[in-house]
Amino acid sequence: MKFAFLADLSDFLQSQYGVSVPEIPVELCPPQFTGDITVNCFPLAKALRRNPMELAAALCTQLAGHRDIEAVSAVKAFVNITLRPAALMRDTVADRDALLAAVALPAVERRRVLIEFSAPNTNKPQHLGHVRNNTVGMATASILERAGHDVVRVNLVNDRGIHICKSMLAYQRFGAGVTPASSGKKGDHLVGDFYVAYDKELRQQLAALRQDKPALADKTDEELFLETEIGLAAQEMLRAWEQNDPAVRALWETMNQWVFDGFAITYRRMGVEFERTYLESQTYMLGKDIIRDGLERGVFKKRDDGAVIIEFDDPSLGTKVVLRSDGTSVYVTQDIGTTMLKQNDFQPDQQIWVVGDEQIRHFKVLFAILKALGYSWADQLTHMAYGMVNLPSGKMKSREGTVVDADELFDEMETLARDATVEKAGDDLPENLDERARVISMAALKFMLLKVNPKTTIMFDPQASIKFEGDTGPYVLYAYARICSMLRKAAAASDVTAGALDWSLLKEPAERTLALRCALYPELLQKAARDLDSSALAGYLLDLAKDFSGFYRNCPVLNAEDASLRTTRLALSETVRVILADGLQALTINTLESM
RNA sequence: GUACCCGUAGCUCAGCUGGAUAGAGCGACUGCCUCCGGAGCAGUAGGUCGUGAGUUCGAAUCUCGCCGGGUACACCA
Repeated sequence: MKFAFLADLSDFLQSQYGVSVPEIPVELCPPQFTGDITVNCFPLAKALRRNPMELAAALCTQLAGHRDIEAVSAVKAFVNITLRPAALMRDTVADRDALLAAVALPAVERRRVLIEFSAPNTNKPQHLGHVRNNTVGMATASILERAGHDVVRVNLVNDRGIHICKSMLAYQRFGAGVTPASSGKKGDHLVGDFYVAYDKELRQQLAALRQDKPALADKTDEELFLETEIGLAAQEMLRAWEQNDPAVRALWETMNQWVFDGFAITYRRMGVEFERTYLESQTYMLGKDIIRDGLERGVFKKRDDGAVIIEFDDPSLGTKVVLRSDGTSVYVTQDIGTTMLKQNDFQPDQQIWVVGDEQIRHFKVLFAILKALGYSWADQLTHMAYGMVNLPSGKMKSREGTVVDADELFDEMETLARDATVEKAGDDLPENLDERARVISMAALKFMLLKVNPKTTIMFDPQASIKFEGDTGPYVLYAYARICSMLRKAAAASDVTAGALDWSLLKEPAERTLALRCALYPELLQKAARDLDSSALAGYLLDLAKDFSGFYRNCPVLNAEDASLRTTRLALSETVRVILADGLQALTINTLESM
């Protein structure tokens, strides 16, 4: 927040103590104290090497006569300031365009950021975990964009490998030629069914195997995989795929397309879009040449068994194989290759991966390798690690059928939102009922996921989480819709003469709080962008909506006692509306003018 | 075994570059629609911030130990 009196205060400190403090930080004054804003003198005193209490007293005396200040008091080391109404409003909300313009970072701080997220597999539909990834990825990208960065959204689809072959094999055996069209099933769900069918068959074969050969009974499923007929068949199919077997490739193309068609629908419902979608089938062979080059330069070394390795100085990273003894790639080799590819395609200043926190170590290793290879951009690589989504019953496990399917979840929430809308609407149902249900349900779901810190493990209780009251997306949407309703009525009431805008009329505590909250928006959005933390923005929007509700309750707008007050309160409301819209958009949440 | 993350109200979570009497929402209990939209507002009850030390004028916040929960430590992806 930039208040005019702060410049004078800064001059005072300069002349009095000979120390320049370019930015004096101010905070909102806690409600239990009298004042609008507070200067905390503890950090200030440390910088000036003064006694905090004495400094507070000195500032208090200095500010007492300031033209913008109505009252000032020092409590311990805190200077609580009550501003004159006109000054408070002038420095916060009076210039709406300036306030919104302050959201974007200065040009020198803007960067090109490439963000990769979603990364689904083409063997099953997306579940709640993907929904969190997609939501966090989109919101982070959008927040960065709002802060002025040039953002590139990228997806890397895992469309090859043994798990893909499993659903293909099951389809060959049990599919009987079914298609999404013939079954009326969404393509990704249809393919997912065959992945489940494969697993079921594998389990039966594993059980039979253990029965027949008691000597193998103690071995793990993984160890016995190639002992089963269907395990061997899947491996054989992967080999055929790698050798470009026409029949296998054709089936792969067909089934992948079904999945992509299904994903497109899921993504559209969520508003997820990418500038570029990379396919692992086209990138998995990348990275080897970089390893060879690094080997020649001595970054890597060849072990006795022929594997290429890197030995880190950092003992916690130890040694990592980057090329197998048979010369084939490992996971990190591919990631080295795709990182280079993205770097070459877009020349970003920073790359961000939105990937689950169980891969923290993998990315630590990846970044350390790229740094060892000497790339200048290697220390601008960021793993945005987010936590898992657990259910009250425990972890989501696809095998045990405890996953929350994305599409089903959207449907369920949409139904609940429609029911709630119908219930509140009473007799006259809105024409755009479906759209309202879509927007409200998606707002509820996204907001729930975005309001908690991305790195924490979420407990998702389907019963409790699908609420539209309290600290929720719909609560924020409701505040927005109320403002729209007021503005509509104001515009329609042509017989009411518009009063002159006069900010000095806004003296109520609720008005002051609301204006101050609005003024915090730019620094909050920038903080969310800097920390890659959507929850800071979500929390702010809730606070703003709450402050608006308090204002709405205490301060009549359309029914204000005079025309000037009405006009000015409407202007304040409009500012709140614009910030809510801006912030929700930064979270990729749509708004409704009525709900 | 080693490393990282987490432990705050009955539940779900904020607060964490140290700063005033630790905050929301849900749930429970009270009030508030002849007045701009009750998906709302106002209020009550509920916490020795896992635990024990340390650093400090000051610790939920920083450091260390311990307890409890999670994750990762492949020539799997």
